[in-house]
Amino acid sequence: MARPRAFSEEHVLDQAMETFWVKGYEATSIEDLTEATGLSRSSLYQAFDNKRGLLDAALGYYNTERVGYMLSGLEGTDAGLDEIVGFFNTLAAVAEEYPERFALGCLTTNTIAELGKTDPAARSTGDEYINRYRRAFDMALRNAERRGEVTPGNAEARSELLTTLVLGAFIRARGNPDPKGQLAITGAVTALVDSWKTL
Amino acid sequence: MARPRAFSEEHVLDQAMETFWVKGYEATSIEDLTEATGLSRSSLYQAFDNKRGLLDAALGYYNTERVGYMLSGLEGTDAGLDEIVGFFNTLAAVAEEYPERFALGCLTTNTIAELGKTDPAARSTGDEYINRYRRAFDMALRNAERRGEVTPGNAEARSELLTTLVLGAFIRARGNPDPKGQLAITGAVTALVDSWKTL
DNA sequence: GGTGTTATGGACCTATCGTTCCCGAACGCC
DNA sequence: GGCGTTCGGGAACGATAGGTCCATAACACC
Repeated sequence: MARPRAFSEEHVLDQAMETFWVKGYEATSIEDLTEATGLSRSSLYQAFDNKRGLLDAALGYYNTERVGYMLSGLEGTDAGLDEIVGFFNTLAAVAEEYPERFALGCLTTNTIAELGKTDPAARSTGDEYINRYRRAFDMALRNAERRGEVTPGNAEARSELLTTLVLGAFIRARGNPDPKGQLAITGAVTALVDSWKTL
Repeated sequence: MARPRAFSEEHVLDQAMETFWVKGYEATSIEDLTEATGLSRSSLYQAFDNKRGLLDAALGYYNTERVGYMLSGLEGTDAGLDEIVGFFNTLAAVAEEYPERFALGCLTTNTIAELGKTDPAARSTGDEYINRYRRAFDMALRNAERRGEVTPGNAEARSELLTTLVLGAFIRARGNPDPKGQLAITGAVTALVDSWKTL
């Protein structure tokens, strides 16, 4: 029994996400956000408390929409080596076909770098993000072990390595998509995963 | 024939570097910098033009002093597999012994993440930094090839992979040094480099 | 249609931002 | 010791930052 919101929360989160993604947190002003979302300051503050709250919401949206999409294959319960290689192939394909988007890097990775040292909550979000990759790679590697596709016993170290590679790739992409570089990384990962295979 | 500077430029750069390293560029105010360096605003502006100029100088100092130190082994003209593994061992050792320092990550990596998309000059600095790793790894791998320690022909892809790992490790360290994680990465790299060795 | 509740727009607040300026102090040089 | 030049401290600048407030509008419910 009240006046309903005139805006789509999804649209607002999408635009706020995009703004933070391009400029970073500190460099983004409230005015940037009102312009991007079309909302007034009061609506923004009513809905998200403050700038930091909007970042949190945007990060949540990013993790659900964007990361969920990128990881849809790798996070399948039956994922294996193909899905691992497939993920890096997707990365290379994005670098090739959407360089402008790829040049944004990863919003969560950027946020870890910018706020990870001074903002514990941001760091926690980052940890969850990193664990998500670690878990997905680990699960896929254990599936591959179980199926005898891979020499067993190294899943943990290998998933650490793959996770670290993903983060590094996002840093390399930031502001300089360099499709050839990403292709080289993907090639190296493919060779790496091949070297894990049982003969 | 003029009044000489009363401050040590090295000291100023060291303190400015530290401040940018902890807080990031945008979150660092001029007051933070005057407090950290002990200089007044006017001295700071006279010496470095503006905040951005001071960042550039601090990045240069960082690359000379810090990165130079970390890479002193790997950049030796005769470096090989040992120096590659040694570099990652050093990383793990720092994580273990100086977690607070390791938790800062890497100033240049942080700057790429924060400014890489919006500040072309910062991105160039980042590119040079990344190329420095790539070149060092590549040189070491080619030395190893030449000595027959390693199966030849993959130096480029392998140095891309190692470089990307370093950047990823710095992101993982930021705000959360996690020595065990860094040890796992180092272990995985050791196994990886072993797998490159000729039988 | 009145009532209670929330949404919205925009003016407004204070604090702080990066930067400039001025003036006295401190030195090298003749 | 006076001159030329740079340094350095601090006040001051306009701009903009994040955030608040209030009056009005728009709905749901009875």
